[in-house]
Amino acid sequence: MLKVYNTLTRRKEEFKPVIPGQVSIYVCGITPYNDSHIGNARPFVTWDVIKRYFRKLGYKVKHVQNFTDVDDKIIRAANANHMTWKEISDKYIAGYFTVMDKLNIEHADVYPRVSENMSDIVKMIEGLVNKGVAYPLDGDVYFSVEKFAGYGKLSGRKLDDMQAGARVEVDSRKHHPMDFALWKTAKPGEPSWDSPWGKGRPGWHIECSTMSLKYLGKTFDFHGGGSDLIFPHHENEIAQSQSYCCDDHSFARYWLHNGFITINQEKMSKSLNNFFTVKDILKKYPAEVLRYFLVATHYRSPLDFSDERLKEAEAGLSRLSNAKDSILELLSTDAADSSSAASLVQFAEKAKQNFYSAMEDDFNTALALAAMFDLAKKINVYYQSVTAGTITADKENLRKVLSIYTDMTDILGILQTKTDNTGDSHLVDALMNILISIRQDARKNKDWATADKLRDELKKIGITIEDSPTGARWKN
RNA sequence: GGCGACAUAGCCAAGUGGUAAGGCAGAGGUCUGCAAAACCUUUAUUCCCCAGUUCAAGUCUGGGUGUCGCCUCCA
Repeated sequence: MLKVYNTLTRRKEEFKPVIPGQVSIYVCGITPYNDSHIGNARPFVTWDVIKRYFRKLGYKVKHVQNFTDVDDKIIRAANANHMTWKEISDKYIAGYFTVMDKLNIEHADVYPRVSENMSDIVKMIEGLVNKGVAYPLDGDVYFSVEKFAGYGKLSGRKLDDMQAGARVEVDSRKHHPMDFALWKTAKPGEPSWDSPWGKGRPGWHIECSTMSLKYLGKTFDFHGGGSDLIFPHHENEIAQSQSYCCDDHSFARYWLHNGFITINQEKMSKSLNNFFTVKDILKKYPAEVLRYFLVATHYRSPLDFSDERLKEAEAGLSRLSNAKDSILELLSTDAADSSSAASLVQFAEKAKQNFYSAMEDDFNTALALAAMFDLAKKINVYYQSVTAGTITADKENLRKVLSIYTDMTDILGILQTKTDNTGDSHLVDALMNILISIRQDARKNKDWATADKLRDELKKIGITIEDSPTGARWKN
């Protein structure tokens, strides 16, 4: 039974899809005005794992993720750089895909943009005005929070409590201080679109309501994003969407929110200027290490980022990678089948069960990884026995183990391919084989100077040689 | 001020009321020409503190302390 933690109920609940066999997901995407930082990457890696897992379970997944490409911050960035809002958003959307592709994040089915859904947004605002839950005001349109009885149900607040603590300057024209803008009238020099209230642009929250309803329908399974979106963004989305066309029980059924990435225990954010961009981190670490780092902690927990933690991630990932390489190495030998790996297959199946039941519990990737490490250990022991000559490699069963192993790594999206930043891997393999063979000859002749020189020089360009009783292998 | 989350070894981190997963780092050993990798052994009588419920609590309840987040743009 798959259980997910629903922010709306603050409990883990059994997942029941709206349509059997299908999963519909709306993830709040980015506002493209800046390079994505690692905090931005977290929800996307999280949802990528969730999607991969659902597909393994046999679900058909539909994933919609927006780009909020009309926004104050974009306009500001455009003015500062003498570019148009369109140039800014296109640039950073392209940048988003560049880094997220490196992180091995599969694409959503639809990436709707605010600028391309303007007429639907205007239509929805009109609908809200017609229903009397929103009101125009000098070219702006506001949503009236008092008209929505459930306001505050997602974030667990009451309107009265919020009033008491409000520090924001309140626009006294609004009917209620918490009323929020659906439409903002255009200021000179700003991009604007036609509407019944004059030229203007949408407020922050309406786009996600419009686009999720448009592409996923009135009721869909998951709505996700960072936990800072719970209030006001998702709270307001619920208010708008349920007022517009749905009843209390429709719109998104399960609200999932990931925890923050912190720096020195403090939230990483663009406004605090303590962020690391994905681009910069990828200059120092392979994308897979970053992905592993993100997946090694449960998605709802806060996650502190540091160089030290990335180094740990690198070491952990390489342990998993070594185990896989060991199987591949054994599979490439001429050893005869011997059924020596039969019990290893059994253990692998058990590990897979543990892995899946961990995922079943609110996508507990940290626990799922433990199952992988357990299996990696057994694989290493087996490999040890083969290289020691105690047993011969059992290729048929090893193929089964490999397939189970990669089934798990595929869900996490790690160890996808043998790291290959070098371009022509066949050529590199061939060259490495020659170098290793020269070195093996040198070792046979006890010519340690030559053997060590080869190893040291290769180390300098990032290639590690590992000797074993059966030969040597290399990795970069 | 209001609301919420969290507190588990040197570090990171799981944990469904039944006797503390896993990773990193450390120590000792096996292997090795030396390394690296790998393997084995080892590292929390105890889960922030104090009460309570229970045959049984890291897990539940109450109180306290500390940290973080949201209430303002934010993944």
